[in-house]
Amino acid sequence: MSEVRVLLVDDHPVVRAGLRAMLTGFEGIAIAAEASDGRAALHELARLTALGEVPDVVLMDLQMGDGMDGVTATAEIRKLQPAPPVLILTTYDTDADILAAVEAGASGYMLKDAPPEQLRQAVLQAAAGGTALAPRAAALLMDRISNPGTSLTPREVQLLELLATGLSNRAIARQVFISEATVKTHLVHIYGKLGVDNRTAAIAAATQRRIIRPPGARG
Amino acid sequence: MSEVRVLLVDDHPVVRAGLRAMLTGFEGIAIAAEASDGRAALHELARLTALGEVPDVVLMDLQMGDGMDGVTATAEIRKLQPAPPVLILTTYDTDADILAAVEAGASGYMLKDAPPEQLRQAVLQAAAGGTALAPRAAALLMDRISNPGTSLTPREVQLLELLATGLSNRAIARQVFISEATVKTHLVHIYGKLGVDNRTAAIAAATQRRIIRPPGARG
DNA sequence: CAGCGGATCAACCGAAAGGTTGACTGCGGC
DNA sequence: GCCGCAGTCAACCTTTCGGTTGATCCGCTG
Repeated sequence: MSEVRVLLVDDHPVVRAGLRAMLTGFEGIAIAAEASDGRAALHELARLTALGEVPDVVLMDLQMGDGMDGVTATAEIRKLQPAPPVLILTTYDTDADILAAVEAGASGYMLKDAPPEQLRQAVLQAAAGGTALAPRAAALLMDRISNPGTSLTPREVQLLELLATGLSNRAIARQVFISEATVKTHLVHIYGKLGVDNRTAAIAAATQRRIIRPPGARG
Repeated sequence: MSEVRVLLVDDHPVVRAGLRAMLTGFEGIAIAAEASDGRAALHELARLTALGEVPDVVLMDLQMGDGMDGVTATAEIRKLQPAPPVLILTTYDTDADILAAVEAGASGYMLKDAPPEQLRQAVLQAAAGGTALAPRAAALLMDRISNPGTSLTPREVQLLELLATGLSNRAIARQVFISEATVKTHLVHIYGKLGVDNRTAAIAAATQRRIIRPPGARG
C-alpha cells in the first residue's frame, strides 16, 4: 500500500504540530520526518535517502528565522538525485515570494490559512508529480507570462536597497560612485514601476512585494 | 479535578490544529473552544459564559486577516464580566505590538516559535492570574519603567507606523485628523529620539529596533 | 547597421520635507 | 498652584526630493 510520505519543514513547533495532526488525520498521508529549517531539512533528506526512504513530498515554509530560508532550501533540494517535489506552505502571498519559490523549483505554493481539505489535495497532487497553486499564486504567474516588462533592473534594486537604509540621494550617489542626477533618474523609474510617488512608499511597496528585505532585517 | 480550559483564537486552521494537539497533550490543559477572529472569539465567550463554562484563559493571535484584530478583541474581552485573562501568542515581537497588547490588558505575550514547554508554562501562569512574558517583551517593559523619557510616545509610534506605509505628511495629517504642522513637529521629535534626520532613515531605525513592524508586514 | 533598453549625466522648476521659533492647551505630579 | 510633558498649531526659511526634458554611451539583437 502506497502512503504519501511527507517531510515537514517549519521553524515553529506549533505549526509543525498542527500539520502533523492535520496530515496524519488524513487517509494515505504520513509524516516521514520533520525539520526546523532548510539546513536541517537537507540533513533529514540525506538521512532518509540513505535509508532508501525518500519522502514523496517536502512541505516547506518560506520564512524561517535563523537557519537556511525556504527558497534556498528548495533550490538545494531540487539539485538532489532523487529530488522529491517541494510544496511551499507559507503565510504570505507576495509576488516575489511566489516567483522566487517557483524559480527555485517548487511544485506548488499554498497558504497557511487554506482549509485542511485544500491542503490535503495539494500534498497529494505534489506527491504525484503535479502542481498545486493558491489562487493568487496562479493569477500572478498567468499575469507574468502575459506582460513581463514590468520588473526592476538589478541596478534599480540595488538603489532601492540603499534607499531603504535611509540614505539621501546624495549619499546613495556617493555610495555607488554615480551622480545625484543619475540617482534621481533611477528613482523616477523605480517609482513608475512600483506605482508610487515617493521614497517611503517605494520602500513599503518593495518590502511588501519582497523585492528588498525589510530595512534592518535580521538574518 | 480542575483542568485549565483554553479558548483558542487564531485565523489559521493549521495553527489552531497545532495548538490543539500541543495543549491537549499536556496534563491539566483542555481546549474549551476555538475561534478564527476577534469577533468570533467574543461570540464563543458569550456562549460559554451563558453555559457557566467561562474559559480560564484566552490564547489569542494578534494578526488576523479579515476579522477583528487581537488588540481590539483583547480590550473587548477585558471589559467583560467575568473577564478571562488573555495570553497573546503571535509571530512578531515589535515594541508597538507588545505595548498595544499590554495596554489592551493582556496577561502575557508569547511568540509562536517558543518551545512547547514554555507555552505550557505560560498558559498555566496566565490561567492562574499571573503573567507570562517572552524575554524581549519583559525587557521592553522593564526599560519603559526605568527610563520613560528616552522612548517614543504612543502618538509618535502611531505616526511612525503611518510614515512607514509611505504616506506623505499631508496624508498622515488627514489620517489622524491633525494639521500638517503638527505632523512635522512630531516627526522632528521622532528624528531626534531615533538619531536620524529624514523619514526613510527613521523607518530603517525604527524597524531595526523593532519599534514598528517592517513596512508591509501582514498577519 | 539600425534600433532598443540600461545606465549615465545636466539643468530646471515646483512641491515636499526638514528645521526653528514660539505659543497654546490639558493632564498628572510635587 | 506651579512645573513638566505630550499634543496641538502657525509662520518662516532652507534643503531635499519629485518630475521633466534632453543628451551621451554601451551592449545586445533583429
